[in-house]
Amino acid sequence: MDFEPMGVATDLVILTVQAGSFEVLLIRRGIPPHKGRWALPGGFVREGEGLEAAARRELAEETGVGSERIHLEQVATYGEPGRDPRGRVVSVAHLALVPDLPTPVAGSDAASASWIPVADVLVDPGRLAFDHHRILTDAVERARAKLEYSPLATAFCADEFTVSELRGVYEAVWGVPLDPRNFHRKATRTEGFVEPLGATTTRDGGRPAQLFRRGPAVTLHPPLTRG
Amino acid sequence: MDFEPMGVATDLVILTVQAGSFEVLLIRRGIPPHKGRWALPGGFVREGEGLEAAARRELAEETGVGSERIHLEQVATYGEPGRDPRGRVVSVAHLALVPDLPTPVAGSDAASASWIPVADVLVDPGRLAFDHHRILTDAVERARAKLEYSPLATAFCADEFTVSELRGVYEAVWGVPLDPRNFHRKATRTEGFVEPLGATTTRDGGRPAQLFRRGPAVTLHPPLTRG
DNA sequence: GGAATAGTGTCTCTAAGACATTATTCT
DNA sequence: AGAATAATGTCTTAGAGACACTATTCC
Repeated sequence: MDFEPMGVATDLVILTVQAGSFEVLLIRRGIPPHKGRWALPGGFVREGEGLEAAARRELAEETGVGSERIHLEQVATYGEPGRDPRGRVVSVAHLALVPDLPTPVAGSDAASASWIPVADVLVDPGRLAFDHHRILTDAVERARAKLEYSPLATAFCADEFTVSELRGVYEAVWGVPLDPRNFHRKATRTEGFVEPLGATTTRDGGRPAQLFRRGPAVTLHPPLTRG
Repeated sequence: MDFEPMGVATDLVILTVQAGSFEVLLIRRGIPPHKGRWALPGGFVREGEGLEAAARRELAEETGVGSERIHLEQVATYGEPGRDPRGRVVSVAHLALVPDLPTPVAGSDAASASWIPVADVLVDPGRLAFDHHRILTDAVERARAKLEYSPLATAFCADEFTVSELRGVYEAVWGVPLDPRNFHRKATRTEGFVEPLGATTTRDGGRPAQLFRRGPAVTLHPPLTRG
């Protein structure tokens, strides 16, 4: 066997929705290269460690949350020669969707982490180190597309949520307002999307809202549509 | 920098539709490991070579066709420790969609290549070497899904094609019969999917059929639906 | 004419989108 | 009472699916 040895890393696009804002977790790099610039959290895959395992390890380190219940999926792999000045490094990008975390972000090693509005980062291609702007762009598009035909929006919600909280996720991620009446019909009548719990809450003010949890569906039939 | 060096390879899922049959290009391995078993074509990424460039190189080697006009996209990356007995190898899987090739498959180095019906391979998880059955499953599902919302089915057709040839692609890939009348309406009335050329052909027998070429659309609105 | 394939038209029903109205809480 | 939010209902229209019919070739 005759191959060129390369470094294999994972980078994480960790997304959340907080108070109606669609945000991504970025770190300010504490070491070269690109020291002091914003970047996606990530790191090298270790010996004997699988790709998803590496991503989950990084995710737990960054969010301080046991990542078992967090949605994590692979997005794509970036491996242009020259993308990392340290040498030939191939990075497997992952997308993580987390609910509004009760815990603030734990300070990770030699770097400070912050939630930044996705829209602010997307409009400024020079803001992120490496090819991370491209990775973020691809991951965000994946997330936006998946909200249409999968029940993935619930991954941004707590275990129990109301229809308007769910709608708020769609509005934040897609950046468009949705009709509350039509959305309610879609969400509650699409087979397996959400399941009523019987209980209600008034945490959003006004008339008490029914609480739901995510249903068993893997895909939504028919899908929701973006503006 | 402190990383575990790994081999980075690409594996190719090359799909075509020939005479109504949905087929994948497999090679019989001429060297260990898994010598003599069926596998996806692939190889290591070279120094200074990008991931897509490596995939295009392999594609050209296997199909004997200049791959510029062939649809190629990344599917996912597979990197479980132990997936390759030779050592730690991470493989970036790609999906290629090729028209019914005039050229038969050129014999590649120390291995014989054949077009095999996808359905035959999918039902037999033990048929392929390494984790290639999993890779094939994922790639085929990607292809099937993309036919719904993208004009990708045209990648299986020649430059000029008829509506029934296009329908044949859908039927072969999805494995379901489609109503010719409804399909014709959908294909010709979906903005940017296909463009009429004015010419006709009788190569399929019966009344002459209009010839089309692929249109400029990137996504189909509204999408086609599987059974 | 008969077989084969291409293409158009019609009907029904589902569901999206626009929008009105009623219900239940809090201040 | 008034504000705020939740939930249900109605109307119109686009489009999918089922299916009948006409058109143009080859034999």
